[in-house]
Amino acid sequence: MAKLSDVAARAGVSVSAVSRVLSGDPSARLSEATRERVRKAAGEVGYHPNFAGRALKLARTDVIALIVPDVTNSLFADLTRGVEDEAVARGCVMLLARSEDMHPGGAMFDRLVGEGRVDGIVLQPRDGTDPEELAQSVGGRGPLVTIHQRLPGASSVVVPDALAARRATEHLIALGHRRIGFAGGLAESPTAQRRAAGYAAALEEAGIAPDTGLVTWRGYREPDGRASTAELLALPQPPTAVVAANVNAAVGVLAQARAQGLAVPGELSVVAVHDAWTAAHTWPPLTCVKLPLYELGRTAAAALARVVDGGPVEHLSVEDPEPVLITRESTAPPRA
Amino acid sequence: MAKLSDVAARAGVSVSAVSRVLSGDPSARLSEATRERVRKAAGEVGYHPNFAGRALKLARTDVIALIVPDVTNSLFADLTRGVEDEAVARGCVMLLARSEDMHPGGAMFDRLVGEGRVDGIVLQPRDGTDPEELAQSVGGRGPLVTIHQRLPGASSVVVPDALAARRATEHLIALGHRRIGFAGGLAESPTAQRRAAGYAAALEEAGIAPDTGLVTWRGYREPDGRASTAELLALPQPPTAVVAANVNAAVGVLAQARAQGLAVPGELSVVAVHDAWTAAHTWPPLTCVKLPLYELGRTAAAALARVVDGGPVEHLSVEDPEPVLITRESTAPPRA
DNA sequence: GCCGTTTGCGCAAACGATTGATCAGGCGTT
DNA sequence: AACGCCTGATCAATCGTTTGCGCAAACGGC
Repeated sequence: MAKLSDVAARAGVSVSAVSRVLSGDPSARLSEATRERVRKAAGEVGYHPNFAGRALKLARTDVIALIVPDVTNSLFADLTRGVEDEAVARGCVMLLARSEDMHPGGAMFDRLVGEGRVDGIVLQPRDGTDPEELAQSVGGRGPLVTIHQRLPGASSVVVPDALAARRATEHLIALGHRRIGFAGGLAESPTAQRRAAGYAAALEEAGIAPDTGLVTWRGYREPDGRASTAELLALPQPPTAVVAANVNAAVGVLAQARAQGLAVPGELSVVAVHDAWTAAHTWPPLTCVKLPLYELGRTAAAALARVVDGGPVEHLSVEDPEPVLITRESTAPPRA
Repeated sequence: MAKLSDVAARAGVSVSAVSRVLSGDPSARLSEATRERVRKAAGEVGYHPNFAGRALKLARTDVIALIVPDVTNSLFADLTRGVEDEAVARGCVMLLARSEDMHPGGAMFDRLVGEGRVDGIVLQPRDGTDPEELAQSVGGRGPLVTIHQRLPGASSVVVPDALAARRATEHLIALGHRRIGFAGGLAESPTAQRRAAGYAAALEEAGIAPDTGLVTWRGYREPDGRASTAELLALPQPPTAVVAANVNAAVGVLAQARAQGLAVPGELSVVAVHDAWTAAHTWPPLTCVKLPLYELGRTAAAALARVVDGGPVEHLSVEDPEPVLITRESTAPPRA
C-alpha cells in the first residue's frame, strides 16, 4: 500500500532519493544521514515496492515459470524444489504451471511471456509430445530452458540417464541376474532412449547378449509398467529381474508381478531409475537409482537466468552428484 | 512486444481508441469500420496487452496464489486442479506456492500481496500451525480464503469431514467390525477433530461403546500412520479395523500391519478418508471415502474472487457432491 | 576572492494501459 | 444564421518506479 512518495514525504526527501537508497544504487550520492532517515521511514510505513510499477519500468518481473506435465506428481518434487530454491536465491518468484494446459497453439506461452508476466520459462515437455510441434508453438517467444530434451533455439539441461540405467543394470548383474528385462518409456522419449542405451551398455560390458524381446517401450505411467511386465512375463524365458525406467512404471511392475503371483524380490527383482518419496512406500520398497533432479532444477533455473540476461544458448548436463544406487528391498539374487 | 501505440499507428487511430475497442468498452462510441480496422491491425502485429502496464493502472493482476503445505503431494492434486480451473474460468492465472516457505514472519505474504503480485490468496495452512500465530503473520494483509480451517477475518471453505469419517466407519460396521481404531491427525488439527467426531458418531449410532484407547492422534504423514497402528496393535484387545484420517497415514497403517505380519484385509481392515491416485496403487489398494476436493478448490477460488471484488467474509461448506465410498481391497469382514 | 570539482539531492521523462474530459464536424430545429 | 445535440474520435492525466541530467552549495587550491 505504502508507496515511494509516502516514504519520501515522511523522510523529507524526494522520491528519487528514496528509490536510490532502497535499491542500493551504488552510483547514488547521498549522505549516510539521509540514507538512514529513508530506511527508517520506509520501515515505519511498511513500504514494499509495487510489483507492477517496477515491472513496467524495468521490463522484467523477476518471475520465472516452471512448466511440468503434472504439478502434483511426486516425481517432480525434487525438480520443483531445485528450481524454486535457485529462483529464490536470485530474488525471483517461481510460477508453477501444468503443461497439460499448454496445448492450444501456445496460448499459455502468450499468456506468460507474451504478456510479460514472466521473464522466462523452464519447461519439461510432456512425454511423447512432438518436438517439432512444440518448437512451433513455443517459437522464439521468449527465454526458454527445456529439461530432459532439446528444442531448437532453446537452452537445455539433462541428467545422466544412461549412466543411471547402467548402474541399475549393473546392480542386478552383480546380484547374479543374466536375463534382465527393461520396462522403458515411450520409444520417442529421449530420456527413455538414453536409459535404454545405458541398460544395453551394462549388459554388453558384462558379456550378456542383448535380447530385444526383453526391452519394452510402454511409457512412464503405472499402467505402462503393468503392461511392460505382462509382456515380459509372457516370454518363453521370462526375465528374473526388471529395470524400470521410472518410479511410476516400477509401481506398475510391482503390481503386475503381484497380480501374477510372483514374489518380489524372490522371483523377480525390480530396480527403478529415478527416486521419489513414494518409492520408499511401495511393497516391497523399491531399490532405485537416484538422479540429481534437485540439482537439475537449480541448474535449469540458473541457465534460464543467464538466457534472460542475454546469454547464449547452452546445453548442460548435471554430472554432480552422480546417480547413486539406493538399495531397498525389491532386489535380491535370482533363485537357483 | 507489440504495444497499443503500434496497433494505433497501424490502424491510423489513437491509442485510446484501440484500448477501448480491444477491451470491448460498451460506452465507447466508435464506428464499426474503425473497430474492424483496429482488430485487424492488432491481429497483424500480434498484440498482447502488457501485464505490468495493465496491472499498474488497474491495481489488479488477475493472479491468485494457492498456497499448500506441499505442492508435490498428490493429496493436493484435485484441490489444485479445482482452484486452477476456476481461476482460468475467471480469466485469472494461478500461482502455486509452498506454505513451507511461509514461516518467517509472513515474508511470503509481503512478497505476494504486499508487492501486489497477486490479488489474493487461497491458503491451506500446514497441519499443526497455530491459528493465532498464522493470523498474526497473515494479518489483514489482503484478500484471503482459507481451506479446512477458519482464520479471524478471512473467508473459509471446508468439506464435510465428519460425514466422510462417518461413512468410512459405517462401512466397517456394515462389514461386521465392532472394535474399530482411528488413526487420526494431530489433536489440534480441525480436520482431524471433525473426522474423529464423525467416527465417534457412527459408533454411537451403531450402539458401540466408545473406547478412547482406540483413538490415536499422531498426524497425517506416513510415519504417523505407522505409529498409530503400532499403538493400536499393542492394545490388549487390538482392533480388527482402522479408519485412517488420510491416505498418507493409511499408507503407514498398511506398512505397519505388514511389518507386524498382519494380513490386510484378512486380519486388519483399513479404510481411509480422502482419496488420491496413490490410494489405488498401494498394496492392497485402499478403500477410501472420496471428499469433494476438486469442488473445494473451485469454491475457494470463487470465494476469493468475491472477496477481491469487495464482497463480505463468507464461511462455506462444500456439500455437493457428498463424500462417497470407493471400495477397493483393503476392507473385508473380520475373521470369526 | 575566483574557479573547478565534488557532494547531495531534486526534476522530469519515461514504461504501457485505461478513462474522464474534450473537441471537431454534421445535422436538425427555431 | 444561430443554437444545441449527437457521433466519432482524440487529449491528457494517472498508476508507481527508475534513472539521466541538472542545479545548487560546499570545498579546496591558487
